[in-house]
Amino acid sequence: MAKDDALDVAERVHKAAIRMLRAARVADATTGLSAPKLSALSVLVFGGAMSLSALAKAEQVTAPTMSKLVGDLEAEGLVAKRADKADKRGLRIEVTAKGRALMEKGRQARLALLTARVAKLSRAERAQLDAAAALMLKLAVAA
Amino acid sequence: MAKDDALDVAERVHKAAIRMLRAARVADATTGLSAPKLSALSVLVFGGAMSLSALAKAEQVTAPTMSKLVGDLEAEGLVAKRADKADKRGLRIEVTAKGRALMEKGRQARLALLTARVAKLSRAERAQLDAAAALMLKLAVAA
DNA sequence: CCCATATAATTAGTTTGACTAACTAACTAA
DNA sequence: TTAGTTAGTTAGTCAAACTAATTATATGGG
Repeated sequence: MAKDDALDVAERVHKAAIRMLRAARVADATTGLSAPKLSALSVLVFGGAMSLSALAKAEQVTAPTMSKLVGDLEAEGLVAKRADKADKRGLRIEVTAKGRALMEKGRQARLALLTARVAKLSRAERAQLDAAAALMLKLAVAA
Repeated sequence: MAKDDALDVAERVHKAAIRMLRAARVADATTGLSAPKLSALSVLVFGGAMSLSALAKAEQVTAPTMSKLVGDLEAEGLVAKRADKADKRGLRIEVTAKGRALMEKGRQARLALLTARVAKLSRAERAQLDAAAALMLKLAVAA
């Protein structure tokens, strides 16, 4: 068993997460949507309607990039823009039913791939993974 | 505690890994390199010298895309192309010392961010994360 | 009150990274 | 030897990232 100090654990978790997600990514093709569009939709589905700037920040891109991306998604009928009642400069970007369904389809494809592999693990291993998921969520949040 | 069947575990691990890596990604800016370039360098550092087609496959892009990317990296002095002795059509793409150093710098920045957070966990939690890392690597490989 | 400054989103223009199609060179096997 | 395959590059296009600048609205201090 390798060392268990913070740096070593960080390294191994980092690498393993990258590899796992890279493997899962191949399923995204089933939606016909690009990765940035799929990711933005996902943020909207799980985070709820939000302003353009909030969405841009969540996706770590600039406002103009997100403005264009949201414009494209709107043209495809996957999101809708609503005026912010409290601030006339602002928008509320929300997912449409169609957008939600498409995002869900991609998500299912990814998860089907992972689930098939998780299913081959023992019950104890699944519990271990599950516990680690909660820890990774903690790592995702700044102290 | 939530259910522990394969689908639920896959969902939670999937989401947690995405969140964690997204948080770590902000450190990449320290290198001045784009994400695709950094990722390709990383593959070369850890996987060793390889052909263009092997690198393209590892990065899930087409050969022309990788050809251009490697050309740019070469122009920046981060990788070197060597002729494959056994097959005159082929290349061996290897990282230069400069490329290795730059990639290592970005990696350190990411890991410093994660390590600081991992260090706040208990010894038992770190062990749990570490065990899960091994499992995630297994999930990354097709059955 | 109103002006200065800040914030939300967009537009314009550029660069990077993705693709397909088409090409050359070299290897392989009938 | 020649037909087919594989490795890599070139050309051309499109999507997605950036910065700079614009418009509209908010907001705080004199």
